[in-house]
Amino acid sequence: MGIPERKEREKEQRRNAIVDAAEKIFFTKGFQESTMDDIANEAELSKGTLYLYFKSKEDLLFAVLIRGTVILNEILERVIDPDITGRDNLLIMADAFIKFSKEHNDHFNLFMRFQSKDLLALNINVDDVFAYLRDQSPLTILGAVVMKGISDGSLRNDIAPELLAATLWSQMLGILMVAYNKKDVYAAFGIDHEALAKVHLELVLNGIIPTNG
Amino acid sequence: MGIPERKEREKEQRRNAIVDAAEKIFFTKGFQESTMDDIANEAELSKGTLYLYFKSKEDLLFAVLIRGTVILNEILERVIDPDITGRDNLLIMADAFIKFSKEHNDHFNLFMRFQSKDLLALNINVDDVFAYLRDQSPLTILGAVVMKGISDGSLRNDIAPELLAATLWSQMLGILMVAYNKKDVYAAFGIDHEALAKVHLELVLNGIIPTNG
Amino acid sequence: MGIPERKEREKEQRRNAIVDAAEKIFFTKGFQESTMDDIANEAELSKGTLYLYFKSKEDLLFAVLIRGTVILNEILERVIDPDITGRDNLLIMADAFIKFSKEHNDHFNLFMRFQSKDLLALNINVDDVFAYLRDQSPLTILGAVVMKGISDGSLRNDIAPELLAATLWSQMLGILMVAYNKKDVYAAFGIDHEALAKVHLELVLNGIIPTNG
Amino acid sequence: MGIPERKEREKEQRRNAIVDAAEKIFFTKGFQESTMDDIANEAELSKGTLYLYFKSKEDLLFAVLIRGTVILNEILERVIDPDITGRDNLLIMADAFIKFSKEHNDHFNLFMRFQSKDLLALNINVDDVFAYLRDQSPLTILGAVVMKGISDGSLRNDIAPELLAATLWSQMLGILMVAYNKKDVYAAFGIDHEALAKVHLELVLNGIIPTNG
DNA sequence: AATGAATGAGCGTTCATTCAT
DNA sequence: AATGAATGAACGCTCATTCAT
Repeated sequence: MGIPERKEREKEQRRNAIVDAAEKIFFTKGFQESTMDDIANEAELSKGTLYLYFKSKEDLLFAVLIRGTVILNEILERVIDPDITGRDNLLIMADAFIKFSKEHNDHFNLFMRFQSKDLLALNINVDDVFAYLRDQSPLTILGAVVMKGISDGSLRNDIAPELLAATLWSQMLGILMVAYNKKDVYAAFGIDHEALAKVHLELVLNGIIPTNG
Repeated sequence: MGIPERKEREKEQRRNAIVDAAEKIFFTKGFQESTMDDIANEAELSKGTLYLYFKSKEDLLFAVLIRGTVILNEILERVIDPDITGRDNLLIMADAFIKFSKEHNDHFNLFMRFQSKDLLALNINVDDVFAYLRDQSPLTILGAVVMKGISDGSLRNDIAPELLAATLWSQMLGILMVAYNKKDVYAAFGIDHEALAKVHLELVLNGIIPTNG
Repeated sequence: MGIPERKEREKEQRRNAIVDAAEKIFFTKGFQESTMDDIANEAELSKGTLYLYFKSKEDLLFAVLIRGTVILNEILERVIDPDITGRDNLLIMADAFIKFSKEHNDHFNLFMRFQSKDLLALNINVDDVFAYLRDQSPLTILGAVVMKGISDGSLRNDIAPELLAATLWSQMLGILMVAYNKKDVYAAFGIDHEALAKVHLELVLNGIIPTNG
Repeated sequence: MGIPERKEREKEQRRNAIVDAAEKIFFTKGFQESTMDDIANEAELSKGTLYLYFKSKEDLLFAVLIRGTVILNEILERVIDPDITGRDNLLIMADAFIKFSKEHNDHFNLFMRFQSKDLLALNINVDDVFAYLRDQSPLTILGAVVMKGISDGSLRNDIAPELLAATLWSQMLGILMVAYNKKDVYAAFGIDHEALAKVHLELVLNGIIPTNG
């Protein structure tokens, strides 16, 4: 006994090695331009072997996507701090997310562009996709912090917490996505993504209406 | 006399017919999956003729993109109202934009997904792309309204108007993009894009911090 | 009266202008790589007009070929000298031909490569081709000089003059063709086309067998 | 054991089968007019498989060219005879070459028309081309015989052997090439390639100048 | 005579996927 | 499990030629 375990472990390692290779190739050349040959070469395996571990090229992309999501979730969870208000924690999480968008820009972009409908259209196991959508969303993590913020009085309590979390998440995701996608347009107006994110947070904190006094 | 004009008009009509066909095919099958044969069939023209009017498949996509941008700009300009505050006008523009995102969802999606760097990588005349980026951005329209809002005291004046406009624009663009892209995820949480947009505007108006009394 | 003549002249001029353009394009880009658009542009005419003067792209090439042949024939005729022996005249014609192969290298190459069977396979009027083969061959000119050389005793008289002319002509044509075609191979052996031609003439003059005394 | 060898052998056979098919198609329709589909059909393989063995259509042509060169070299080497004079051996080689030009006329023609510059322009591995030009030239074989003829006194010794060999080779190559290329022209003069070659050799042996007595 | 818009057949190459070994 | 040979469908673009005006 122990042999099946070792086999299992080796299998997992090989799978990881393949995702490593795929990630490298996808991020270097782009998904469309990457070929299974590229990935097989990078992984130093035969092309056929890739198909022992993944049912399609898209499935490989999906594995890379999940990897990025895991990284992001870990980052967000790491900055959860029970000793501060929910609102302050949200701001810290926003910073962490911005950092993620810079330091793992390839994963961030992949994450951004992936429409859920794309996933379903792809040549992937549908159950896997739904499990992913359900369980892996950073929304879950965010929701808990929002709920705490409402409890501790640092956030408005007139908006349903799930909706509030979803809104904040979408805003942040969206503003960064736009900032990156339209980089050249904004550059023409002298604006970068950091400035956008900063103003965005300020607006969300204090609103757009002038305060008296 | 008049013959050259008629020729010119017919040429323009044909060009439009081709863009019609391309739009239909692209929006139905997606760009990658659309073939020039598909478009030629749809347009009831020979494939070669497409290349008399557009230099590449990408150039056709670009034509569709511009069409969508023109529609959006017209919509935004139509709701500019000198008799209300800048802030109120922005809210109306937001509604108009949300409506655009629903009624012209395909154009909206195309608009969203188009990274400016994609444009430059494509097989299109570079000058056309730059002209587009420079002149066609809805940001320009938005900027004017923001400026008015600052003047009339309906908007905060402690943020540079261009930056404020860009932030508002990105937020709206981003939140809708996320709402559509991640539709299925949000559906799992019982949230739709209208709710997101509404809460978003509320946050931007009044901020996330509880108000006393 | 006079008007039809002028028309005729203008037509001829236009035809020439087209051949000018075709020649330039063919010699610059090669036949296969040249397009009728290229030629029409160069000629500053519409593509359709080319087809008023030539029935096909190959027909245009044929016109260029004839032009080159005319040039060559003129050159050969110019060096015919009644005051020297036929043999000496042949040597002078050989020099003139070598010069032609250098100074009109494009025409020379075209001339070389054109297999008569190609001509017949092409999209050209068959009668034109046969007329060309019959009347335009430099062989005719050469034949006269050979005949004279036999008469004046400067050439062997034991070989039929037509056959002797054809042999000399083929040798010269062939050796230059090979010299140009296999230029790189010969370069590797340190040999150029001038040396080849010189040795060739020496062999033909005096034979390859050592002479005694 | 033995399995890798068998695999290797099968691979070689398949490669040969592809060249067989390509040869047949190229020689029937001509290179330009042949399509990879034609060849794949003829070989009863999928088009994709061709590209497993050859990187391009041109590469296939190159393989056919090499095949022809190998045939020719074998023929020439087979008639090398140490017991006769170099001059006599050259005459025998000339006959062998003429025979080759008839019996392997397609290979002969391919060989003729292939300009070395064409080879380099093509989509082929440059090193392969150079190796071919360097090692496969029949010139090498010819050179040895010429050298022997000079030694044994059957050939003139006042011309450098390499240059003499190259000249003889070019003459023969050229005269046959012209004979075939201009077949129809010569036919109009009642001359065929055998007669040309015969007179050619006579001239080269004894020169064109009348001998006294 | 001249135009130029329209045609449509044609093609080399790629590459995700399969499957016999 | 791993291989790698084989597949074959797919596709953007070209261009010689035609023909209505």
